[in-house]
Amino acid sequence: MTVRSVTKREGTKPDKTKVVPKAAGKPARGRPRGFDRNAALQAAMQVFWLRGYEATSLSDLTKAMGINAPSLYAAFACKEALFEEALELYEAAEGALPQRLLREGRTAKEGFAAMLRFYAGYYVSTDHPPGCMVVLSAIVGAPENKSVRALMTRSRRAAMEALEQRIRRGQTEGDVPATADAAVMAAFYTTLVQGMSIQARDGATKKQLLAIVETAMKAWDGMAAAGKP
Amino acid sequence: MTVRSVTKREGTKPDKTKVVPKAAGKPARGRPRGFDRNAALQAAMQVFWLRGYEATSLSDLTKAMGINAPSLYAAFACKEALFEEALELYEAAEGALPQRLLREGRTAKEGFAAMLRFYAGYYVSTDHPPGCMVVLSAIVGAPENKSVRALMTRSRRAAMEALEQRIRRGQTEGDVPATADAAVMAAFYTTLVQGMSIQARDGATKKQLLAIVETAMKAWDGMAAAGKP
DNA sequence: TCCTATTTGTAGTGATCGATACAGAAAGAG
DNA sequence: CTCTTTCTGTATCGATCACTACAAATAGGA
Repeated sequence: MTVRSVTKREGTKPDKTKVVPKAAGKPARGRPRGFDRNAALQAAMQVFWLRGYEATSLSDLTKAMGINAPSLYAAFACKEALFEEALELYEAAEGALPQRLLREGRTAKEGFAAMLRFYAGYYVSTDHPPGCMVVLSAIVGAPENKSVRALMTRSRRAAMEALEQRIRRGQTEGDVPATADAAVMAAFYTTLVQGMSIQARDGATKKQLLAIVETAMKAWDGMAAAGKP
Repeated sequence: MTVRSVTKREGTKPDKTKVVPKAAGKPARGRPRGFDRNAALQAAMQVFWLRGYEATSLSDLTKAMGINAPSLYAAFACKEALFEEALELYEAAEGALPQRLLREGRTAKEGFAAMLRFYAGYYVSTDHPPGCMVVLSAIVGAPENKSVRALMTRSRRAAMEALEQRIRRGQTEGDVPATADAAVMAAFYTTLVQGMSIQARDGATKKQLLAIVETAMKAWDGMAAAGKP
């Protein structure tokens, strides 16, 4: 029984939540795939980044990826699973550098400054859509896509958690006062960075974003010294 | 010639960009409207606020407004014009109090603090969707709705401009140093407030948002003293 | 009363949505 | 070679999209 009486748009998704990863060594069995899966995923990521999840249609995706719908579904299961993979690619590829800057700063403060200054340029770069995909591509939307928004919320929370951990590291290493409230500091800078994505979409320049960043960094010492309530 | 060969979804909008406002005194000519236009607009605003422009369908709207599609089109011309009116209602109704707090603060700093503290509670209030409609409801989307996003960008820019003007007023009134960079300060607090809408959607509490606000306000004096480059 | 003007609910319009059925093509396994 | 497996393009699927044609309903003006 494969009858589907429910609607397609609000109903159950295809039962494959993820496509089986290829065992890279073996050349597989049937007809080989006629396109580069990674390149197609990269193209999909760019479209999702630019338009957001819901406003990106399957025909937008197939056009950008250079394939037809059946190939997309064979390789990525469904639109939501494709978005999920695109998000993972984004985090791995686009998140690597800012994460490294944060980690490798001599102090927590220097790590934050380097990361924030990077974002100021990165968010307005013309090499890709403005702002951060994680912040912009699924903030609001239809109830049936709640799971996609929850995915993004989790990603944003993880990013904030990473900031908090960097501050805590600074506390153990002695460059941040032990009395500083790491959670509040992380929330403050996270909120600012997320706002910078909106600013980037509104046409802010690198110079303007940098001025915001420098302003926020000037608040560091006072914040760090303030301590918990 | 009224032929429409182009598609409906990407093509020309109905030619009425705005519906003629009723002369309130005269009881009009034909059959009277059977619903409260203001109440319907209020309901539409809530749905747009919650889901965003594109993810809100006409059937979502008619259901929330308690009317049928032809009544909606007779009263509001089209989806985009309805959104435009909903935005105006939002700015007038929801923006009045924070604007007043900003304006009536004894100093610019006090005005900012009162406004930001208000937002901390307002953005997580359960009386309405979390966060700010202007920030959230049309950030990304399809190319054919570019004009809607431009509308929101204009509104956000106007809000930032209002912050900048309040700082300049503080400079003329003497409570903000003349050397302070009003544009950068306005951009900084605007960016933070916009980020707070994301935080509110991610489930932040009033307490957490307040901590972010107090952190940002602690940076005021240093910022105001810093001056332009 | 009849005419005109406007709103109402019903029932659609063509287009696009996400997702698939199907048959032919292209590979390895036997 | 044949059999099996997988991918390919074509051509859809039913549902929903924003929007509207149409006639009944309801008001004022004559």
